[in-house]
Amino acid sequence: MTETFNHLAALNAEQLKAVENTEGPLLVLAGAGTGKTRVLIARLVNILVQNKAYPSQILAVTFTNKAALEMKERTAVLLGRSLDGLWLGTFHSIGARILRRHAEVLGFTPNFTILDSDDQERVIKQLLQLEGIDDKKQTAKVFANIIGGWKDRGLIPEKVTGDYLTWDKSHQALHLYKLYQERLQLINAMDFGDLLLHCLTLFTKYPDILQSYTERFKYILVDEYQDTNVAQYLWLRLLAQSSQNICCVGDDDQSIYGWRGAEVGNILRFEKDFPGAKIVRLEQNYRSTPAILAAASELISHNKSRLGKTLWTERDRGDPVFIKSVWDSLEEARWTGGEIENFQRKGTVLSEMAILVRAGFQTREFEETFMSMAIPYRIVGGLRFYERQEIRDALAYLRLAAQPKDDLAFERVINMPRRGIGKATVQKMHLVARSSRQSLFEVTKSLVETDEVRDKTRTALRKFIQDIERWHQLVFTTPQEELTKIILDESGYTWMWKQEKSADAEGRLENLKELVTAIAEFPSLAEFLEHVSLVMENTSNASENSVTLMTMHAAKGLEFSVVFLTGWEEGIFPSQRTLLEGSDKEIEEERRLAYVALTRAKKNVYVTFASNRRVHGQWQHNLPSRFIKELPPEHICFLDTSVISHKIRPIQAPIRTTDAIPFAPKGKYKQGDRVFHLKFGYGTIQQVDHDRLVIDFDHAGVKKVLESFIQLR
DNA sequence: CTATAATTCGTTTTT
DNA sequence: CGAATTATAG
Repeated sequence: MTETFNHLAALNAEQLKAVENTEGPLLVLAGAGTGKTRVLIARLVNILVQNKAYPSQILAVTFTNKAALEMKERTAVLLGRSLDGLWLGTFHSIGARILRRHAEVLGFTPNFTILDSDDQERVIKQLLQLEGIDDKKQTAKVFANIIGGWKDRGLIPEKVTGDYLTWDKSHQALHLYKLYQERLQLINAMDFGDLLLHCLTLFTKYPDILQSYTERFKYILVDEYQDTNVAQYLWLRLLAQSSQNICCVGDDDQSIYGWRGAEVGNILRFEKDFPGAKIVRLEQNYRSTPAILAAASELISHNKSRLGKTLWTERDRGDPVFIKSVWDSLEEARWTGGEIENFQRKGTVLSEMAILVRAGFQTREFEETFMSMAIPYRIVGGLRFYERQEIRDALAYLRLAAQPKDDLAFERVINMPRRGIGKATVQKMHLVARSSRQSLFEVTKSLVETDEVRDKTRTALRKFIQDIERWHQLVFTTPQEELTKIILDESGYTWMWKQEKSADAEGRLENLKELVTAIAEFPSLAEFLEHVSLVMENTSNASENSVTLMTMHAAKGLEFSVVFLTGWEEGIFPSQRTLLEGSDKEIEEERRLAYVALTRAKKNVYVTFASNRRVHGQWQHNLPSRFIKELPPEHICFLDTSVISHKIRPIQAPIRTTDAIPFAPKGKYKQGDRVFHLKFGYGTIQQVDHDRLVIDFDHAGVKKVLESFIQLR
């Protein structure tokens, strides 16, 4: 075998072991920055070039679409031949793929709808009303979480027993779970949890179906194994039971999604679950300086439940981890901003710097401060594209056109835009729908033939029904992007946003246009809908030159030259909730989060803590985080202002509009100019009208402002 | 049915 | 403090 592929080139001894041990169960413990993805891809390529399996005989699962995409692309480049037939995707997308093939067996049709958490809650809310449960404390969200938790553990309602029913509302929750599942089946829908849970049911109830998959998949690869929940673990175990060629890559120290059902236990127990398993440890780190690694290692060593690794690197020592104490969150933001400017002056680009926070609300202070300091930033996280109201509404219309029986979609848009159909009418329709076991659409259709509703409502309903029927006809005859335009237009949805003069209305219309563009790229409406419910990502803010602001969770898997870790205070990080109700287990997860955060940095880490911070509008005094005390003294350096003040710029008074910005000569602006505004940040000029400018701000949307408040960039 | 006032309640969120 | 429900008046 002299065929040379460069997939094995430049791998270290341990990485090579992980790649070449193709037979039997293998756990690759890959510390942060040890080339985990590289190994996974090399392994995949290796199996293929050695002709151990066809692409179609390999199953590779990831947690995110991003990871799946990266793997697909990099593998294709290395391999230089077709990956057709390879099953590479997220747990959920592969689950959906399997379930669509066998939907009938489980009492669904192959075109079942995939519900997101929003739809899920809506269904539960309806059930709560139906059951007459009106407990202020036990909201639909709470029940959704409980049910979701059971699903994460691979528990169908029948299996929820004993230990899970100790809590006083648990029987009520179980009852709801049953109703919920019945309801979902009735409307031919599955939630994210079901995509795995129903697979488990399918595999255990129909061994022949399972067998078809176990025979097919000779090799299984799993990324981020520390994040698998019980259902995913059971799913993998079933699929791997005959071949035993399962390779799981993960890092127990980076398990930070326990609250979402992930079980660190899965990775800790691997050897027991898969007898004869080999374990390979990747410990050479290619990302961070020794000082950062030492800090991270020492911190994580305070955790009891871990397999243990010792990260090392060949890089030079580097700076210690700097720790800065500040008076309050405002000073924290200003100081951080100042340091960012210092780094920028020394040549570090903004895109190589990040601020990682524990919770989303902490970014606000930074946003405001950075705007006034004219530091460009971008926020990662927040609303995803398909989570925006206008997108969800538009999708509901499309779902309705594809499947008029989609009750959730029906209800979502029946009064959007306003058609004069209110709660009472919808309630009435629900009542009939339940007793006659019909969909809302069908019920409404017959309802408009009676005198049950007022004339005005009846006319509105009739129009709505006719619209849906007409769109439904068009689904198979009209290109989907055409259809989308027609629907958005005829339903009055676009019109509705055009009427609205709020600041974000224009942005919403933009998003709708983007949706139409996206739809055009799919072969059919159905395929688009599948994609959107499982895959659709944030509209990627192109990696322009700006500082990144995000949660530590969102930072997993990323790296930056300089990382600012802010808000390291008891009650913030670790969070109040963890401190109050958490046991050691939860504190350990927070500590792993700290570990993840520290190991994002290549060169420098700055940890800050504020003595005072406003939480829920109330000023709160906080103590430094315990995690600061857990860092090794020899690798940290306290930036006490009295000692190194000569290095740090004094904190500036807030810049006032009038004295900070030199007034620009009138009429120097034209359309397309990049400008900066104190309050709204960066933007592009759209229109010029004497001294008034219409500017599309990167973060604040379209605003009309006076020329004199603007700076040219 | 809809627009406004009052109130509640606050982590993290790969799908 | 501020968003996001929910109660109330129009």
